[in-house]
This record gives sequence, structure tokens and C-alpha cells, in this order.
Amino acid sequence: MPPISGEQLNQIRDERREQIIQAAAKVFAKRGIAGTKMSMVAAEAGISHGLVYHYFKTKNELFTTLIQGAIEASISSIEGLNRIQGSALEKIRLLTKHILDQEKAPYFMLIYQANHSDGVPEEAKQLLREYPQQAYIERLLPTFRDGQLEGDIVEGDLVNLVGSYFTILSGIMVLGEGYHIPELEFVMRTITK
Amino acid sequence: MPPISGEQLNQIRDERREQIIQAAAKVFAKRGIAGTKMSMVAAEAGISHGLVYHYFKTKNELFTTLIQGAIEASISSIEGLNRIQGSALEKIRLLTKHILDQEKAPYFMLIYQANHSDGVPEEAKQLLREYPQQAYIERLLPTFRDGQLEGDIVEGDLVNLVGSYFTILSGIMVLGEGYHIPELEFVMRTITK
Amino acid sequence: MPPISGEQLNQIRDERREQIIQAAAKVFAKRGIAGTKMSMVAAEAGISHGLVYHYFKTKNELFTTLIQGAIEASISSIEGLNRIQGSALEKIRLLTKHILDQEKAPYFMLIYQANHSDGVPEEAKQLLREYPQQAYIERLLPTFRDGQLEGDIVEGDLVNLVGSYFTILSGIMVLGEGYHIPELEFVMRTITK
Amino acid sequence: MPPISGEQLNQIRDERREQIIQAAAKVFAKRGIAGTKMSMVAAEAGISHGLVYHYFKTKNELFTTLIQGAIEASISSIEGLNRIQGSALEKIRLLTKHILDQEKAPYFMLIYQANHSDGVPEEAKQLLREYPQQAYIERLLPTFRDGQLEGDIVEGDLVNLVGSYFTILSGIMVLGEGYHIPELEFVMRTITK
DNA sequence: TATGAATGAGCATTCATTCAT
DNA sequence: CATGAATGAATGCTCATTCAT
Repeated sequence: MPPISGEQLNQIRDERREQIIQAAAKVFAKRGIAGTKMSMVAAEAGISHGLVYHYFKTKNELFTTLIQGAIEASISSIEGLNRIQGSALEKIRLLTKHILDQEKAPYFMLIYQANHSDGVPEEAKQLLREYPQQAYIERLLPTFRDGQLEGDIVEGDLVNLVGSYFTILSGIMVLGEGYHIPELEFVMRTITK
Repeated sequence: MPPISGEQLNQIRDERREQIIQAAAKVFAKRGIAGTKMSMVAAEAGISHGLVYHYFKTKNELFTTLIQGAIEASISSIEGLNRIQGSALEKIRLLTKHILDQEKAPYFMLIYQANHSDGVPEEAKQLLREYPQQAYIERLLPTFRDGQLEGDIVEGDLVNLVGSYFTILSGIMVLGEGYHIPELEFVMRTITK
Repeated sequence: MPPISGEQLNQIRDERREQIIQAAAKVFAKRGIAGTKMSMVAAEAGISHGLVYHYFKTKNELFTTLIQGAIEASISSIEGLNRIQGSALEKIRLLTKHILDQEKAPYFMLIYQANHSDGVPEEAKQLLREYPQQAYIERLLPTFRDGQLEGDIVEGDLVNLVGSYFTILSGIMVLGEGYHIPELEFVMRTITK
Repeated sequence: MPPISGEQLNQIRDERREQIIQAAAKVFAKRGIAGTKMSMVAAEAGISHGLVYHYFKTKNELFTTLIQGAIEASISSIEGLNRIQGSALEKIRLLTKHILDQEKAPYFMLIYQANHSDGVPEEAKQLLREYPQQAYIERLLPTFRDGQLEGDIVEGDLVNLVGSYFTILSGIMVLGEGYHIPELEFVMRTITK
């Protein structure tokens, strides 16, 4: 005679999990792996530190999960690009605005942290080496090529161009507080004629 | 009357100190404050960890010293700008190249770390809040203004422009390995007509 | 709604805390602050050193807690004096016996250590500068005065007399093992006619 | 062609040695063994810490040397007792005054430290277990017996009496600062009729 | 599922001791 | 004899992780 139905339990579990992930993203993004204590994550999530271990076996697993989420989110964000109406340049401008505007920073931060830390499971590092950079760039290539054909985007090697564009954006997002955030047009000038 | 000439001792001390600073800059830049263990610094410098404490009272003091050096170096780097011959744009291009080319990354990294970490002595944070951003930007303003007057640099608010330019460069340097480093002209497009 | 009743947890916490305090008193009294290693306290308490830090933030905090307890215990010990029946001299004899007989040594030792060590938190030192000496003496004054009026206690300045009496007792307790402990009457002769 | 004669060297050596011993006695007495750092001794003596090791192989050896000196000094102090004119009581009063008056504290402190510390070489501990207590008491016995015969000193077991008397004095000396130092007559009452 | 007591590996820092000069 | 740079063992303290309840 379970007082709570299995379904309710599942719901609780999913909510808790998400709760922890949100909290962890916030803390990891700000402090890095070494600087983040599990107790901070627990406190941020408003639960006991013991409970975090019910959902994530280790700190590294938690971090890896975050990375995975970040990668998926960024990819689906680009995917959405194709569904937009308008010229290639307008699409890119929209994506850029989207990134600069929103609270996307945690995602970029996490990926950055993963690239610069030690304790990161090789598993996560592998994911990163293959994914975001490449995925982003590959998925953006067609749109940039269209932009070149349409005469809006500067000529030159596309991989180089898109790679540089992605680096610039990543850099801005990673720096975060304390730096002057460039306006959309400032960034757009790097790729427009 | 020490059995070793005071000068010899001073030399040893200065060398060791510099040796530790170099090692520490490398490690701190890569791993951040929390991620850097004093044993890593010692190993990188090829000395015992005990000796590090002979020269720097605490990890924080060591880090703060690094920050101070980074700030001084970056400022003097800009100061040199005025001694160069050529148009404003050429000066800026040279500075940009200088930054992108060389191993300036540690300096940008350190300043970034200091802005984003916790254990940073308030002392160091203070230094940072006042210096690099402002100092850099203020010192670059005249040259950018010249560039505008000479018709090479885009119009618009100078503080905004230089701030954005500085952010872009900082971002690139901070990202470091794993990201596609933009070429000089890519970056220059953000400020040229 | 913790799975273990809060009361149970409180009980565990109190027991452990007391356990650590007992162990610490023993070790600190014997070895002094510098001579006491947290591992010794942990071993004496039969727990891991990590757990000690669960209950006391630092070695100094632990020591300060001990001091506080010692002060309170000694004061309440004197307070009890007034509830006793009999002449003033008998009361003092009883107190003296009480001190000499029992395992009061740790309390005197702790207070002594605190007065003679370095790393003692100023907080603890302050407590001591104000308390035991003064408190003891002031609280004993009336009884000694009664003793003088009753013709049992030697004449003379009361503060001087009680202070000396307290010093003698403290000295005996601090010396501890290795010294011949005087008998009650030997000590009593210092104050009786 | 030594610039300094061997005799001069010997003199320097002896002076340095004494200089270190004085400094060490002061520091050890105040801080105990664990609380005393060799650097403190060196600083107190006004020399480099390296030099201390030219004269004393280890910290323990230095401490043991101090103990030896303390023992010898106290014994010779009692020996002098017999050369004094007057009644037994007067002799004892003189000795007591002598102890209470002067800066004998370091000696008592050292012996006390030795009895209560760990790092003390068993060698030193052995010396102590046999010497001061016994030596003092045995050498005082005859005088106390005379005092009893002369009717000035209380009756009773002599070893007990002298032992208690020695304990009282030791305690006073060990407590040191922060305690009310009893006057001569207060102490004398413990042994006089 | 949820909590927090408990453990122990790891890291910052101190300090006795050695040794080149 | 004298100095202080150098080493490393020892110690305070933190924090990831486990587990009884």
C-alpha cells in the first residue's frame, strides 16, 4: 500500500534531478570544477548533500551530465535556424542576437570549464572535442555559404570563418561579468562585407 | 658579514622568485585558483613545495603577485603603442597582432581567473576592478580617436567601441586551446570601416 | 521531515560533542595547545579526525569551548559553597578537599594553558583575564571574611589572602603527576590561625 | 696563519653557546617544547637559525641541555643553604625568599615542561624523575629535621612535609604571570607551628 | 526518497634539519 | 664560525563520498 503512486515518485525524481542540474549548472559555470563543492550544489538546490548522490554518483558524473545537456541545447538551437524565414544573413543575425541576449552563458561556461579542467572524465572531454565546435560549425556552414552566395558575407574559407565567428561568440559569453559586452552589429562586422 | 656575498644571495633570490612566478603563471592560467595546487607550482618550477613558501607566504599571495605583474605588463604593452610610427590603424593592427601572436594568454587568463574565482584576495580583486579594463580602454582611446579622424575606424561611441574590442580580444585569449583562433583581419573588421 | 527523528539526531550530536570535549580536555590539559594534535583528540575520542571538524570548526574553537566549560564549572563549584551548612572554615575546607581530591586538574590545567600559550584565540584569553581569577576570588571573599570574623582565618588583607590561597591550589593542580600532592591540612595551614 | 687565535675561537664558542642557552631558556619556559620554534630561539639570541645547529644538534638536545643546567643550578642553590648561619627556620625562610624573589621561574618552568611534554628525550625525563624532586627533598630533609627539633617546624612525616613544601613552591613558580604571588609568610605558614 | 553523521584522501602550510657557500 | 636557501615530514583543515536511519 504505497502512499505515493509510482508515477508520483517518478515525477518527484525527475523534478529533483532537474532541480539539481539547474543548481549545478549555475554553480559550475561560476566556479569551475575544482571550485565547486557538492555542498554548494546541494545548497543551491535546497536539498541535503546526501541527496545529490542519489541522483548523480559522483561530482564528475554530474558535471558530465551538464556538459551533455549543454551540447544538446546548443545543437538544437542551431537546428532551429533552418526553420526561420529570411536571408542567410538575417538568420545569422538572429542566432547571434539570440546567443548574446540570453542567459546562454552557463552553457558556454560549462563547455569552457570542461576544456580547461583536470578532473573532467575523459568521456566528457571526448564529447567536447567532437561536438560543439564541430557540430556548431558544420551546422552553420550551409547558412554561411548561402550568405556568401547572397553577397552579404565576406569571402574566404568557410570553416575558418565560421570557426572564428564561433570563437568570438564563445569568448564573449565566457568572459561574462566585468567585461563590456559588444553590441550585435559590432560582432556582425566580423563576417559582413 | 655573511659568508656568501649579499649580492649573490640577492641574485639567487631573484632568480628563484622569477622561476616560481613563471611556473605559477603557467599553472594558474591553465587551472584557475582552486584547480592549482601548490605542489603543481613547485613541480613546474622544479623545486620543493616548501621552497615556494619561502618566497610567497600563501597561495593567494602568489596569485596576487601574478595579477600585479599581469596588469603592469599589459599596461606597459599599450604604452609602447605611442612610440610606434604609422597611422592609428596600423598601430592598432600591430597591437592586435602582438596580442594574438604571442604567449600573452597567461596574462589574460590570470585576469580572467581573478575575476571569476572565489578565494581571490580582495586586494587582487580591487586591483582588477580598477585597472585592466579601464586602463586598457583609456589608454587606447586616443589612438582609436585618431583612427576615426583618419577615416579608418568606424564611427560611434569610443568607449563602447574600445570596450568591445578589448572584450573580443580577451575572449579569444581566454578560450585558448580547443578553439579556432581568428586571424588578425577577422578581428580588425570589428573596428574598421 | 528527516527520516531520523530530529530528537535522535540531537542526541547523537550532543553525545558526540561531549565525547570530543572530554577527550580534548584530557589531551589539551596534558600537552598544551601546541602539543595537542587534532589527531590525538580524535584518537582519544575514538573517532576520525574529520568528525572532530564536524563539531568544532578549528582547534582553537575547540580549545575555547573547553575554556568556557572550565570557567563555568569552577564558578558553579564555588557557588555551591553557600548552600553548605557549617562554619566558614568548614566550607573552605570542604572546597579545598573537593578540589584536591577530584579530577579537577583538567580545569586548572586548561586555564593555565590558556594563560601561557600563544595560539589561544584572543576571545579565550579575554574570558580568562576577566573570569577565573577575579570570579573565584570575589566569590570566596565573603566566606573568608566570615572565617576571619569567626576567628578561624588569619587576619590581613582579604584579597591578598584569597588570591594567594587560589594560587597555591592552582599551582598544585597544574603540576600534576610527578609532584608530591600536599594533604588538606598542609594547605589549610596557609589560611588558618 | 689563522687570523684569530684558537683561544679566541673558544671564547666566541662559549659565549655563543651561553647566548643560545639563555635565549632558549626564556623561550622554552614561556612556550613549552612544542610551542617553541628553533627560529624563535635564534631570533631571541640574535643569530641565524642555522647557527643554532652548530651548537646543538637538535631541538631536543638543546632542551635537554637546559634541563641539565636547571637541575644543577637548583641543587647548588640548596647546597648553599648549609653555609648560612642561623636557625633551621631562618635558613628555610631564606631559601624560600630566594626562590620567590628571583627570576628562578625559568628553571621551574623547564622542569615542569619536561615533565609534561612528549618530545622530551627519555634521557631528560630520566634525569628529572630522579633528580630535582628527590635531590631537593633529600637535601632539605636535614634542615627541616633541625627545624622540628628546634620546635619551629610542624611535626609529622618529613618526606611528606618537604615534598609538599617543594610542590607548593614549584606550583607558584610555574604559574607565573597572571596569578597572585603569595607572600613569604603565607607560604611559611604551611610548615611552621 | 531524504538526511546528516562519519570517514579518509588530499591539499595548504609550518618547521626541524641539512648543506652549499 | 655563520648564513640562509632548500627539503620534506608532519599537521590543520576541507570536501567527496558512504551509509545507517
